[in-house]
Amino acid sequence: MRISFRGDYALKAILDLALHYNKGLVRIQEIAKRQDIPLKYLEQILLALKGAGFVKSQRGSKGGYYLAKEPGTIKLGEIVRLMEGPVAPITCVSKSCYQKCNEEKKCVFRPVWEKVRKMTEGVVDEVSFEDMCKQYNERNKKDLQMYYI
Amino acid sequence: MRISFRGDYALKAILDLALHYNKGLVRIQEIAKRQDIPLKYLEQILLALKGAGFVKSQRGSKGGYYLAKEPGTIKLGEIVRLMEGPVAPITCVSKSCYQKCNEEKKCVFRPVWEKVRKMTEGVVDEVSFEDMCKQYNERNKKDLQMYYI
DNA sequence: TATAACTCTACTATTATAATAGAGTATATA
DNA sequence: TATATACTCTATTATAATAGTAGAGTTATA
Repeated sequence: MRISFRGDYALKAILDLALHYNKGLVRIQEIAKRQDIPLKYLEQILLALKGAGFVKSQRGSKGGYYLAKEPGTIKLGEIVRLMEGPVAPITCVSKSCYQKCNEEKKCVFRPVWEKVRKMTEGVVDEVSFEDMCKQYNERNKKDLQMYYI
Repeated sequence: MRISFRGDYALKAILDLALHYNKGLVRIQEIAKRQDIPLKYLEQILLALKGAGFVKSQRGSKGGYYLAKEPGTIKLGEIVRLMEGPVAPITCVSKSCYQKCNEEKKCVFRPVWEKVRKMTEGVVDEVSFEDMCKQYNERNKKDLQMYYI
């Protein structure tokens, strides 16, 4: 698994929307500014996220984006798979994007990649955006405390 | 971590040489044929592996390649890093290829990538080519048994 | 000295990434 | 109803990585 800008931006955008969950619409501009993402690139990313059902939008004046599901129900792995492709290090051990290899039974590396895939999945499919929001809020709380001491 | 053809070929080439460890020189052609790798591409890969000290070679007639170290001392991770770059899913948590991110302290995803990196390292830096050879021989033994029953 | 085999550099085709650009569409509100 | 605002959609581009291919050069052995 490798996280490129595309995936990184998508995760940040979802996080931003998760932090505003049930607090109304968020404009692309705001997300772009807060998360430091090129506006026009973010547009495309949000359209992809919308197509996959993670976010919804309202057009026109006073429009914007909002999260389509509860933050607790969206796992990092889902966004990673959508934006970056399979979590597996090589397609011969991928569940979502499996490609057969003729030497599958003989290949001694396969069990190693399988292990890596399972461990990676164990991480990214467990962590939700609710967890990320909690983390975020906890850090901000700490920052605030430090600031007021 | 993502394994491309380059890395996959390199791992197979090292395995091939590990299986011939202390059994003389192996010609590029042989490796290419046995492991099904394009000859001229394999040449370049072997030169890279040679440059990094994993293999040695002898030129001229009767020449060939051989493993420079004991198979038990070469871990998969070393080859992966040489051919594919950092094992980390994103450079901000990479040890070998660290790139600073301005939002490092704030970033809530960082601990997740850190976890993935550590787990991946835990796998690829533990497994050696001696392990792979044992695996290989065990499978071949089984195949032979099945064949003779 | 001929041959076999490694060495080195250059070139190419294809694809992915990371954008940028601009015209089009929908909606709230004055 | 007009207008401003904000999402939508398609096209284009620059750069880099990947996966090779090609061929001339060098070295060791018989």
